[in-house]
Amino acid sequence: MPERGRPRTFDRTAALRRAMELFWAKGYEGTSIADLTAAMGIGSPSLYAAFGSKEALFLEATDYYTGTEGTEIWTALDEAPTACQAIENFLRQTAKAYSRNDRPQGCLIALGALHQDSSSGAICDDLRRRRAENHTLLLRRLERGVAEGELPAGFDSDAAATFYATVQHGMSIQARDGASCDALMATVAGAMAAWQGLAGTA
Amino acid sequence: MPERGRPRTFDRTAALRRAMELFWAKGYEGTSIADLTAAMGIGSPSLYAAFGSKEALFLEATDYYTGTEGTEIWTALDEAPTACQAIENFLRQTAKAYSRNDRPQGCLIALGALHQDSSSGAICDDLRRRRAENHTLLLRRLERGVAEGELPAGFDSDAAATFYATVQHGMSIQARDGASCDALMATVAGAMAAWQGLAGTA
DNA sequence: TCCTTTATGTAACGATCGATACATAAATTT
DNA sequence: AAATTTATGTATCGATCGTTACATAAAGGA
Repeated sequence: MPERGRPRTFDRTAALRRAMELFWAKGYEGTSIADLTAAMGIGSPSLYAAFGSKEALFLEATDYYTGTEGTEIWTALDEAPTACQAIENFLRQTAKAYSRNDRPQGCLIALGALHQDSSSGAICDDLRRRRAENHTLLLRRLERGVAEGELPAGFDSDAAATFYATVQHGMSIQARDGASCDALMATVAGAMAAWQGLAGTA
Repeated sequence: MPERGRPRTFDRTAALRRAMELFWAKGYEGTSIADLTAAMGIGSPSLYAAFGSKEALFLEATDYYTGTEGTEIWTALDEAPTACQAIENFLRQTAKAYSRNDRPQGCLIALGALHQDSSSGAICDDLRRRRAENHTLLLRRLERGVAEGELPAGFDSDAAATFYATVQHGMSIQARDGASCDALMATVAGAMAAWQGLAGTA
């Protein structure tokens, strides 16, 4: 049974991608409905009929971001044979993705809505939850390194995951300041220089 | 010759401090004139007479921030006897300052206006310039370490300064996510674990 | 005392904010 | 063909945005 009623005249996914790019570049509160409708090529009633509200559109856009832009960064975590290589690949992919100049620099999850009081609370909480999930992914990979004997038993996986997640967050701001991929790689090198010390094998 | 005309009935510096706290908590675009006048306890004409515009008020507020909240973080750089201790004290002071719960978490310079397209361009450029100045302070201290023989001649001071500045930026986001001082100290420990590797003395 | 100067309080400016009412268009169902 | 359902375009809603006109108040200078 196909859809009833008049079919929509625009590509919903393409419009969502445009919305994602706008939120990514300008943040949640910096993006207006007028900005969105102009970029998506639709009228505001179509936007509200298809996505519900600005808040719902943002949440769906971050989901789309996670499923498209975010994948290449995080798949490296599970594929690399060692935790050390996993973290390094993770940071290198981050450097490459954050510095691409055919799309906004930095990360939508990190930069989209940082001010709880002014942005919608639900938006801010959702991004916070996603950042916490990313921390958990790093933590799981490090714990796997401990379980496999790569890292010593006393290794503080939580502290290390926090450290590397924080470095990645900082890279978003660095990228927003115009840092090249090479400049971001300098930060990656610094972060990986910490590995020996953290692993306690020096 | 004292001031001519009717004297103002509010403390200009106290009002500026209130404005700084608001911008710090909510960001530039998230803070409205109505928010400001309510917190500063004055009417909008008084605000404009005393500070010129929202943009000028923000610039003055960031200056005030740099001269008050920022000092304790950066004075550690020149006072510590070694570059290594200077960086560590710098990060420890950052951890303590960013996690205080009697004021907004994180750094106004890092979080105040990250979206060039939506925020006023001048605001964004000013914060970027201040972040670049901070990078320069780190760079100078590291170069001093090279000049004094603490660090090897081939030490890449610029890359290391970028790394530590990036870590500090990440700590702003981490602090905004509610990280305690101890949690931030875990990041500091990670960043300092990189020192041996960066200095090439391992 | 009058004049000039600066600050305050009220009230409102045009522009934009997110969101929607309404009539019309285009599809399926009966 | 008539009825139902969904989407689009126009036009606009009340609220808020940053900013300012205007009249009044409070100070020093003449």
